[in-house]
Amino acid sequence: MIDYKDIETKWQKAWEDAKVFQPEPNDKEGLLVTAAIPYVNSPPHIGHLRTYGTADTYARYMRMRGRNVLYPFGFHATGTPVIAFAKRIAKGDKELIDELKLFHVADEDIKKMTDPVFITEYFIRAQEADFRRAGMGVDWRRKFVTTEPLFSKLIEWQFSKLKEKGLLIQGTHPIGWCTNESQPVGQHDTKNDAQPRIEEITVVKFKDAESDAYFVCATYRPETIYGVTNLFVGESVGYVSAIVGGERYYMSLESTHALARQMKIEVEKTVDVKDLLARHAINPVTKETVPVLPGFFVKADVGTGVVMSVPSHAPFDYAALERLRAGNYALPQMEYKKLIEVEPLNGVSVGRSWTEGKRGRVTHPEIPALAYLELLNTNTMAVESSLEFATKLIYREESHWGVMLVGKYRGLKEAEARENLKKDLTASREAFFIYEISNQEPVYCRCGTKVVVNVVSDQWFINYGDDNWKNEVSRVLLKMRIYPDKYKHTFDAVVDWIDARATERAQGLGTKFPLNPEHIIESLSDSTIYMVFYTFVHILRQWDVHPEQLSAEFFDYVINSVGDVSVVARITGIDEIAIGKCRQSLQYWYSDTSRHSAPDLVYNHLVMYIFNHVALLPPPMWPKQIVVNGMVNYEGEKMSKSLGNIIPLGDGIAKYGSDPMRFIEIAGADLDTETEFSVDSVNSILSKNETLYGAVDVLNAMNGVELEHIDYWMYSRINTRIAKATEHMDRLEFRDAYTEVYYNALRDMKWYMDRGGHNHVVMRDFLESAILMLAPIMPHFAEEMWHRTGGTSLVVQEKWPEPNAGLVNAAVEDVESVIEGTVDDIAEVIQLSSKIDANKNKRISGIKIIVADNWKRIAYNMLLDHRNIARVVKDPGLKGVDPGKVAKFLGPFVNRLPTLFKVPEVDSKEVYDGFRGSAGYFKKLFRAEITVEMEGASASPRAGRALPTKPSIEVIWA
RNA sequence: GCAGGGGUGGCGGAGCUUGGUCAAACGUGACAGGCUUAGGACCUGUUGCCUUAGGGCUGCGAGAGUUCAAAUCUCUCCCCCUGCACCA
Repeated sequence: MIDYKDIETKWQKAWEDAKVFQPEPNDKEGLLVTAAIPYVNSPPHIGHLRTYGTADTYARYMRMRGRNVLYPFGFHATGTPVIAFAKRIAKGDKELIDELKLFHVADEDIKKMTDPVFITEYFIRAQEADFRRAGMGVDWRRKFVTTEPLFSKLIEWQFSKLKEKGLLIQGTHPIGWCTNESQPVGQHDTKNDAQPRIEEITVVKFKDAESDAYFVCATYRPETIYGVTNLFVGESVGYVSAIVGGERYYMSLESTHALARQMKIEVEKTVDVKDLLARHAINPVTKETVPVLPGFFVKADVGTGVVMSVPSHAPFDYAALERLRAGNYALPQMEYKKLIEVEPLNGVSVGRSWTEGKRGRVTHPEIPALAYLELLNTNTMAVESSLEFATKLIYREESHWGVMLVGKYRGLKEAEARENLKKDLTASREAFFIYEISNQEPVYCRCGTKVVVNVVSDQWFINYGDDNWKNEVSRVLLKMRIYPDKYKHTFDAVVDWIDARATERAQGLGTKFPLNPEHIIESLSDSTIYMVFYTFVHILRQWDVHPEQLSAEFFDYVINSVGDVSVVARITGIDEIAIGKCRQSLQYWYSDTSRHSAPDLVYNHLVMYIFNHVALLPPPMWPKQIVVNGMVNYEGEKMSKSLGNIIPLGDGIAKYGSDPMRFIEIAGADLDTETEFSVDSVNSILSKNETLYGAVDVLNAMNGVELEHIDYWMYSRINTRIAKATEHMDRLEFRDAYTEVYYNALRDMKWYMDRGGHNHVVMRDFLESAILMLAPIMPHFAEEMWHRTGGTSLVVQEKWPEPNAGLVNAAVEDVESVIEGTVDDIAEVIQLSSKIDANKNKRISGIKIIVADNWKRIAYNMLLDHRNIARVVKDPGLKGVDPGKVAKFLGPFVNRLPTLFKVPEVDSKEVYDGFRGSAGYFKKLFRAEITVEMEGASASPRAGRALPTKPSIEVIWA
């Protein structure tokens, strides 16, 4: 039995003693492998092993391929989570405390976790300990945390540079806001953790025909303004006149509260809704004068409480007018103008995307709003949910496939017309935008207050929308290696869409924002170039450099080679040698880099990583490679606190051993897909490892010296596998690589032994290559095996095996696969023929294997070239073979030609020899005498049935 | 809504870029057998349907198309997942 705990501690110590993972620049080609640093608000669970283990496996692999590899580690603590954590502990949050207990955090430590400093220190310790146990080949001398002063100096430099380059901009920014606490509200600040969604609404100003005031109508579809027949107000809504920007607006009282954070609103006086209903308003685009009517659906707290009515395209508006008519409300003459035509699909235009439910007959295509109600088999008195559904459907179809029939943008797609009109109307000040929380359910802050939108002004952004910057990043992306491949498109798309991003925060841990020291730098923005820090942080510590010494001159010189080292030394007071070392180290390690992370960071961190590197570092140091790995599921389910299925990494290692867990998580699934962690899967690794472990004893008992067919086969397989595995490893296809060198190699080993392979040297070569190739992923086990088979060096410092193409022998492998297939065939033949009455109560006395004549293979492959029997027969390659026999043999294949493939070009003689050589194996397997014959020399009536890859089999019963 | 990614056998999940060797890798589950006092582990076989000699049929979200040939290419539709910013 393998004692994983024992081999883990043993070999981890050996690596540590040999300083295997503490590289410095040398004459080899360097490689810096980094993974996104973990947040320190919890100890690691088994899911964390995926990313860090993938990076570690890659680092170890590349080291064995001869590169000088650095794999450092750091910790992330900036932002609000640690503070929120401390607050929750202070409040005695039971859920959090239970979670900590799951991770075996001691009560006395939990008590101390009201202190953010203690929290970060505690979890840094816990994480480092667990990742060490997991066998991470990390240079721990270089660890740091993003809250330390030394690190802050790098971030200050980063932001001063961004400012210099004009990449920091100020502007307004809508955010969720609690009016009670006067604080921004994010997802974790709301009841039920609802993410406040903010939506932009266009507000169009309709001038009151009788005064200087405006009706301000909120709408999602300003392009329908051409069809406005009237305005709607709510009869039970309280309205006011309010002064906004020197103009007088009619709007609901509620809306003045909701919008108070977005514009300066001075409520003047309340206005009776009856008064409004008596008025008329002027359409700013068509200049038509329209009446103001009561709308049953108008709500005080949505938009402005005033709505423009487009009955031709809005089911609610259409229904409201119909209801007024039904109530004998005096309505003026109105024209229901059709504004948009949906392009039909298969003749269907109204409802082309709607396939469920019972369709009603559409009789009024000229009034789309009505047509959609008809389609849904409903009417104007329908419940609101039906009208809502109709609204959604018409909105979707018209936005998608609608073309404008009227107005300035006639002929354009509706969606484009909408954007153009928004621009036009806001430019002419006939409209403006408001923002609203668009969640279905209202969102409440944890304090109970309804969340509103606040438009923050003078907010600093990093302007990722800058065109020059984007273009440069796009060019860099073209040259980058990205694994898996599909993320290339994703990155392109994200770069295309990413825009200015707010970069300062009012609260949280982190580096003070230089342009507003009251604020801190947002915690994704401060972790975009930290990999730079790994390359020289240990030098800074070694030379006892203080934070205040790290001036801009230092980073300018070290990172961008600006200035003179002696001047920098004088300014900073740092030794010239230390500064030089820092610069040299950075340049060396940044010559090639690989960045690893889970897919959730693709959309933010990884893109920002590229952007910031491009902006701040010289071109040779720009990102080279990004590797994205999937997440980990546990027993078929996503690991989550609510499911209570989170397994602490430490527990997992103690229970299963670090290597089997590494194998399952890293090689258990393709790089980009979720990997399935289950007890069963780990157990299967445990037992396979035992088999390999035991194979060493088998090896020691082997004594064969002469090379036989099966030995050549084994050599061929070993080298084929090395070649394939290497290709896969280079592309980070760990799963495919390890299917080759672990699962399939184990099967080869078994087949080799079953077939009577017993050559000590061959078996030794096999095991050695397998151990070497397992070293990156199961380093402790490989190390143990390495020494068990007599190795004296450390396997982690050994070279990855080179495939020997000269030992790859396709013919030998082909023959062997014919033999393997024949085993199954014989078994089947025995089973089937035993049921024949004539064979009742008889035993097998012999098995005759009849190998097809050589011309059959030649003829068969010719048929696939010539596609025609006549031409095959005439082919000079078949000279001397009876044309009648050839034609008879090929006949059955002709009509199946499209599905046939060539058989390997292996001479029948080789196949024959192969069977002769394996007769002993067959004899042992079937307990019968084995005869091997060539078809041409056989007297058996079954001889003619032999096929190139399938010998004919005759079972003799007696 | 916008953007990205998907829909394959009992399940998970390959394959689809370069259409044919795909009834579909690999894993897992199920069934039968072996080994065992038994269980576990391990080994062997079976696991879409039909077929007592290696054969046939149906099949990869739905529909249509291209092709001698489609899980694989094109189009349309339906459904699912993820992200959308103060949240690391």
